[in-house]
Amino acid sequence: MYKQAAPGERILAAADKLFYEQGIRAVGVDTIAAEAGVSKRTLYNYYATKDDLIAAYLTARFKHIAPSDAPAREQILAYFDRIAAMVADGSFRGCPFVNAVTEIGDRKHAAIALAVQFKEQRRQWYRALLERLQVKDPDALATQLQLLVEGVLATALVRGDPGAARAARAAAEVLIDSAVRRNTRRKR
Amino acid sequence: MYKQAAPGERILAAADKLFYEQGIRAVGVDTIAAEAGVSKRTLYNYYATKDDLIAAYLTARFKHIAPSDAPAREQILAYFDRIAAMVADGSFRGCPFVNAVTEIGDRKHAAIALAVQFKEQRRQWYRALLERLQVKDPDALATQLQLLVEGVLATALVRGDPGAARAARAAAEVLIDSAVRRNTRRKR
DNA sequence: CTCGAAGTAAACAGGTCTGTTTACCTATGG
DNA sequence: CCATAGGTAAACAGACCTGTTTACTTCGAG
Repeated sequence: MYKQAAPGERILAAADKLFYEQGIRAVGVDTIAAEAGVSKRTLYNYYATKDDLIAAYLTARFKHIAPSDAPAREQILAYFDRIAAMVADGSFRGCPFVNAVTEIGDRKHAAIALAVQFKEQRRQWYRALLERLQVKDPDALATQLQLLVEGVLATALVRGDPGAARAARAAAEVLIDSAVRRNTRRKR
Repeated sequence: MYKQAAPGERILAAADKLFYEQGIRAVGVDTIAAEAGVSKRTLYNYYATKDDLIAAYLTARFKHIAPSDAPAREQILAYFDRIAAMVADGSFRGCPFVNAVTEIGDRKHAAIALAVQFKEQRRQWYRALLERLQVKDPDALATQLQLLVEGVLATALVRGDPGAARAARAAAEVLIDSAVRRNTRRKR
């Protein structure tokens, strides 16, 4: 009863690879079907339209960060290191969600809502960790940390250089420490 | 001798509008020619290929920031306000250079080099101002401020909300002040 | 053994894309 | 006055896009 991965999964894997590497608009469904080793008819059996496939691609990319008991500050800074590693290995092509928003004109496309949700979900991850650190305004700082991450992703896409991630990590340290100190030292 | 703007300029203006609003891949040359009120033949007389037109579009967007004698800190923070205003007026669609890199697969396309140059030029603008502020490491801080800006542009593209620009401005203040203090107070 | 589900390959329909070509139309300077 | 530069409109070539259809194959369950 050996069987390679189900067609649906192979199609999704092929779409993920090609959409991410080359862009959503740059890749046609024929190419995806060929990459998946599947006929176009089968592809359309699993995904009624290309838009459905795009939505499935982003939904599959919508991962939560594994919760951890490590110190909050460490977790946040380690996230910058993870991004640095992603950039360093060469196949980095920016944030798939941001790229999708760039490539898709229609604001009503399901992909846009997914992108907004994804970014908010990440922001809440920072916020929860920052609350444990007792910083002054966890919500505002969460937004700021995410701006740094977003900046790294865009900059790395353009420059292809992981140095930005290190700079962002340093900036994050300053922002966090500043918010911690401001809260513990004085009360104003 | 009245004459509306020269065809070349009208074509470029139409390309700028359509490329920025809808994306480079989403807009065809027919649409641009129609928007410019020009025949396709004329368009191809001025720009031999669509890629040439894309390069011209980005070259025209490659503006320097007007130099000013205002205090350096103020100039930097005011830049965040300018971005907030751009986002607020609704027609904001992200950074044209980053968008071009996202949409163009080929790393050898002239647009990629333009994008890299543009980002570096902006970074140098920060660096020059930060040198006047005598901060500890102007180059590193310039990178960090630019990460914040880049983050705002990406976030505003996804969320369509200018709140990110305010958060970035606040973060920039913390980073700058921290770097100034660290330099003037102690020497370590 | 046979039926049906699920797959393949390949052609097709109808659009759109970039870029070229054809034939015609002005306007202006010498 | 008229040649010519520079414009228009429209068709065309050839490629590629999404999505459909047709005809054929494979395979496992009852």
